[in-house]
Amino acid sequence: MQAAREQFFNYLAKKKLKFTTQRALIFDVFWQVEEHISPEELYGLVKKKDPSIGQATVYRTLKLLSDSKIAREVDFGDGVTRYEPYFGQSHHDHLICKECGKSVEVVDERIEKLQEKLAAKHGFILSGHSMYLYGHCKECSKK
Amino acid sequence: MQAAREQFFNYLAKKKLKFTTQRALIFDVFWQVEEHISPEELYGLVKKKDPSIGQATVYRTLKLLSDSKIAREVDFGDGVTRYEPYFGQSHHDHLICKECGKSVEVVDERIEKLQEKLAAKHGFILSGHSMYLYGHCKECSKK
DNA sequence: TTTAAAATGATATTGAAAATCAATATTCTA
DNA sequence: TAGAATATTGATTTTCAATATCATTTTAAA
Ligand SMILES: [Mn+2]
Ligand SMILES: [Mn+2]
Ligand SMILES: [Zn+2]
Ligand SMILES: [Zn+2]
Repeated sequence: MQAAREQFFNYLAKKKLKFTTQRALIFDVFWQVEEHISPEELYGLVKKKDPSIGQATVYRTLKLLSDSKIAREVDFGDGVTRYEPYFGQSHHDHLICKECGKSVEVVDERIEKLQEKLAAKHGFILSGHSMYLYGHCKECSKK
Repeated sequence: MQAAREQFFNYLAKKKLKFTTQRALIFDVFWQVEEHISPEELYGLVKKKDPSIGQATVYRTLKLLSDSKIAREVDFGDGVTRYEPYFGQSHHDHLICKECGKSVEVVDERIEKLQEKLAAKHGFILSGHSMYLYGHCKECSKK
């Protein structure tokens, strides 16, 4: 079994939750997707493989994938929560074009370090952060 | 007239929008508030001064305050958009305790600079960013 | 197998935010 | 300052993502 699928399986076992055929299917479809996907979009894809699957199950499973660090929630500020593969990925933030919506994954270790220091300066222990950089991409700037 | 109120007034004039008594009242109440406030919370405060005011007007006016750079939207990730005074304030980001909900306003010029550089490296012209640092505050860490 | 616990899908519900619309208020023009 | 043109209002409905409910089914461990 692939490592990510196994981690999901183990997570469920540890929490005494069940590895159902629905969860397996949703995992598989999610894991093949490249972009950042919304629950509704994933539901659309999953339904093609099994029309009997319920929308609520997709929402519920995405939460589980998130809890088990297989997926990560991202919020591009358009009112829809999206999910992206997280397992095996290194941490990254997002650079988003406000005009065409394109997103680029970025990371700067110096920023990450400074965030830790900044939090420590205020007596906080950092557990995570969200950072979104908004602007205009090269193509959209030309126009 | 105070500078912020004047800027709001001028913004409306420039856009050929009207400076109504409702907008004036909502501005005044908002401007006295210290914390980050949600539309519903502000609606509660405004209604005390004028019970006839409509909820939709509060939502609409907050958007205008945001457009005119009097207010800024903040999203602490709890499903409610909040607003904070922006006019006359220097830019800052937020450090949020996941346990007690306390938020601290922070800024690090080195991070801001690095964000610009990071965007430029990918051909983007940065127009803004949102950064939220999540963790545990000193008090909550003790427990 | 049996059995207790968890999961499912259909459906209803929630809550924030936006849209609608007839009535009203504001601003501009003359 | 009257009146026309336009924007705004509050009540209400609508939207939409996300969650809750619940009777039925499935799962995993004994
Ligand atoms: Mn990503
Ligand atoms: Mn703030
Ligand atoms: Zn673009
Ligand atoms: Zn705290």
